[in-house]
Amino acid sequence: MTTLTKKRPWDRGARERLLTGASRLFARKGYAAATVREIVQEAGVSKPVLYYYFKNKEGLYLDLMREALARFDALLEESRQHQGSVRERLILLAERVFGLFMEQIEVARLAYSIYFGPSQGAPFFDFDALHLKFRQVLMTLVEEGIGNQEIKKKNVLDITIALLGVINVAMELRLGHPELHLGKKELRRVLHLLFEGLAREKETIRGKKG
Amino acid sequence: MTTLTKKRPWDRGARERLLTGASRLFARKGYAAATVREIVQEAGVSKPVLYYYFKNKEGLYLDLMREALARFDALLEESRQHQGSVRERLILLAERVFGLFMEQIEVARLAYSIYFGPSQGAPFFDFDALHLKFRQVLMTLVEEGIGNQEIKKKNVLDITIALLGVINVAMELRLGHPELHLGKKELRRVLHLLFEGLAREKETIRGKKG
DNA sequence: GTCTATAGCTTGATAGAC
DNA sequence: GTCTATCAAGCTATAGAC
Repeated sequence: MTTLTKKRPWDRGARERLLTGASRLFARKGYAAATVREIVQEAGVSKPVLYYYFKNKEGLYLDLMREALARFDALLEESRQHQGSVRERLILLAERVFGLFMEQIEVARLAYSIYFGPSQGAPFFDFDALHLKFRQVLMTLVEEGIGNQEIKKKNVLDITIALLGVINVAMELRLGHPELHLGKKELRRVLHLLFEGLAREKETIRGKKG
Repeated sequence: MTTLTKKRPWDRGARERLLTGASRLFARKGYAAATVREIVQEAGVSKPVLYYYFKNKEGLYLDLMREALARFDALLEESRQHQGSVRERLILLAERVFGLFMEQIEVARLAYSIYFGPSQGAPFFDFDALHLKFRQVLMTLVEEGIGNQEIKKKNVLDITIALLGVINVAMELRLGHPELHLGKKELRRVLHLLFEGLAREKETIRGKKG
């Protein structure tokens, strides 16, 4: 019986260590530059163990991405049930996305660089579908806010893109500038700033300028 | 004379073709995954030609980055002499940066992915200094705008980050979504949106809403 | 300045023992 | 399931001819 319990198809020990070791190395050196040798060494296993749990280096990468981005997808689904004003829900969603990003920052860094940058020799992975879904969720909220009269009756896509920009910049600051952090609190503050606008409200009275 | 003119220390033909060929391949596959073989083939030269003009693969990469980012630096310097309101100068700067980005999108894609993502085995290049300088230029403009009363008296860094976010998202859309472009015109529109704010001004006078 | 040919590594992946 | 030992393929970089 003891040998049977060990026969789980998904051994948490070695497999899990390979995944975290790989994400650490992929995040530091990139997909192509991180060698199989380094990965197994980082995980504390030998090479054939990798080929036992995964088809090959590409399979390891794909499993890593699948499992990480499934959490992002779950977060988006879950967000549909949030309550409150549109502004509150937008900010909450942004915070959650940012929080998940921080939890898996290593996988996020790799995904980010492959999605926006070169493929690095990695096999195709459909990041776009999820990014699109995220944008769709944002856009639906914006549309609701316009119906609500919470949000100005402007181009929906422009508004969505502005929101996306603020969320993205919070993540990018983490990726590129360890010294200048935006925390959730600061992200919230910048989002409020976006809602309120940068300009002093003076021109509204001055008439036809804008 | 014909043979003498060819003896310039920097032959535009082969060297230039190597640079553009390399940037194309680096942008598509990444630094580590793009092999020297492919690069010389793309440039239509043989391997030793690369080692004649550059120290090695790393040297080619460094020269490529240096020459591209020098143009960005020149743009920032030049921007100090712009005239007009702060808002106009901010938008003009954003447009120019975006324009330069589009002109060199291949180098930009590689720089972007290495700066925010893994090193890909490439030698160190100080992207951070230039990014910081860009942020500094933005911040100085924001401070002037606050003094001007063009911009609200809020946290200067928050405002700078919001601006950076909108500029960045325009570039990211180009990198990740060939189908959903932001042109200069749309970027300008989103920046105005950021100045005006997303929220409806409930407390303003009804006369403006025509 | 540009070629052909190749040296000298490192890579991803596997065979076979246990 | 995990190891040691090993392989063929692909890599960067250079030597030497012209």
